[in-house]
Amino acid sequence: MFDSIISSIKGFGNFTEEDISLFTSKLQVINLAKNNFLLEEGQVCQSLYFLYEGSVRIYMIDNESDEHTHELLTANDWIIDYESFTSQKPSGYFIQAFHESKILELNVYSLHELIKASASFFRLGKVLGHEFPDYPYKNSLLSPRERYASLLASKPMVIQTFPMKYIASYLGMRPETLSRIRSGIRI
Amino acid sequence: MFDSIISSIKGFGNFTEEDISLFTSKLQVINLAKNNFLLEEGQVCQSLYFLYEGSVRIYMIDNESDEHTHELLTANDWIIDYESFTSQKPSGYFIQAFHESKILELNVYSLHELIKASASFFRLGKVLGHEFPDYPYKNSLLSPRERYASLLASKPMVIQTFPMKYIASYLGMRPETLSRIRSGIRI
DNA sequence: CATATTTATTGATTTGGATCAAGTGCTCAT
DNA sequence: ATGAGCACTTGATCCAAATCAATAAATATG
Repeated sequence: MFDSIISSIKGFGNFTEEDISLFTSKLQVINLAKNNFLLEEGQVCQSLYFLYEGSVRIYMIDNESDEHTHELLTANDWIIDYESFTSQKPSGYFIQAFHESKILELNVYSLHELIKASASFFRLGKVLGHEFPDYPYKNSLLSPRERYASLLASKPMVIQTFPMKYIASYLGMRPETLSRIRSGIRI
Repeated sequence: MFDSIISSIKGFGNFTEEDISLFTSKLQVINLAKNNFLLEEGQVCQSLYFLYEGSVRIYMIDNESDEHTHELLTANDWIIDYESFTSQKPSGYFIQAFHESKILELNVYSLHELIKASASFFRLGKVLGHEFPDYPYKNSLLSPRERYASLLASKPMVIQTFPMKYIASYLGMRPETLSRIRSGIRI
């Protein structure tokens, strides 16, 4: 159950066996049914989450009621609204299960306790912040075609897991454009 | 001399008179001549800076040797490569004086001493990170016209201080496009 | 199972901004 | 002061992606 989250945190620093068992003792298990929300707009993100199994989408809704997909997450990804979590201000995002998902939760109080108990946990929240640069694909200086190629190379699971309309939104293009890119139409 | 930086940090938390004088005792004064660099690509950002007087540009150079302006800073702005500062890894940016500038410097060691001395300083580095979202205008979902309007509304000094070619680069558009937007050409 | 709705594909057209190009006016260095 | 290069503007053209439109395929719902 905890194997995958343990290997994930080991990437963030050196942890003793005691650190690890303290860590796992703080975790809560969440079963999130398809389409249910882990966080809704206006709520404060109080926890770090680890997606053990399933798939999760983070999106916002703009003034014209259009959805913009911010993150598409699959097994072994961390889930957080880093901005809301660190500032403890209301989130602008919805975090929703796309498939039925099993999620491990570490709340902010537990994280503080871990940090008090072992300096190794200090970098955890910080490192996770760096794992989530805003709009990694959308913002970039890359063309739509290059953004898709980059996603395909770095996160093939995302493409296998989510519908094309969400992937298009995540990549900052229209579904028609993504469809044409995938069909290999010449420039 | 220190008035403006003192009012700036007061916005980040409650500081006692002792906090403030300890803080100012740690500051170094830098006079940076026009076109000189505060930081060059490959160097690690070791300090927080406060632009007391003058103007500073942060930019990167891409693989095609094209410059991309990342930040345009005027009096009373903080200056930092947050990513390099927190990770202590080499910066990808150049930080250069556009006009002759007076800058106050607080290095990372002094910041750590301040944090040890008073918990109020703990949020300083963190808050500054939030002051610098990556590419606030470039990334956005806004059109070039809207990005310019947004800059004009929120940072008119930037438009008065820097040449249009840098503003265009900062806003992620070509100088010709910015010129046309400013001339009020209909869509 | 049947039908309604959503998702994906494909085609035609439009369009915003880039690119290419030329001319004007500054600035800075000699 | 003078000339060489920048910076900015303006015009013409091009192009990638958006938009509009229609259909097919997949999925959900009664």
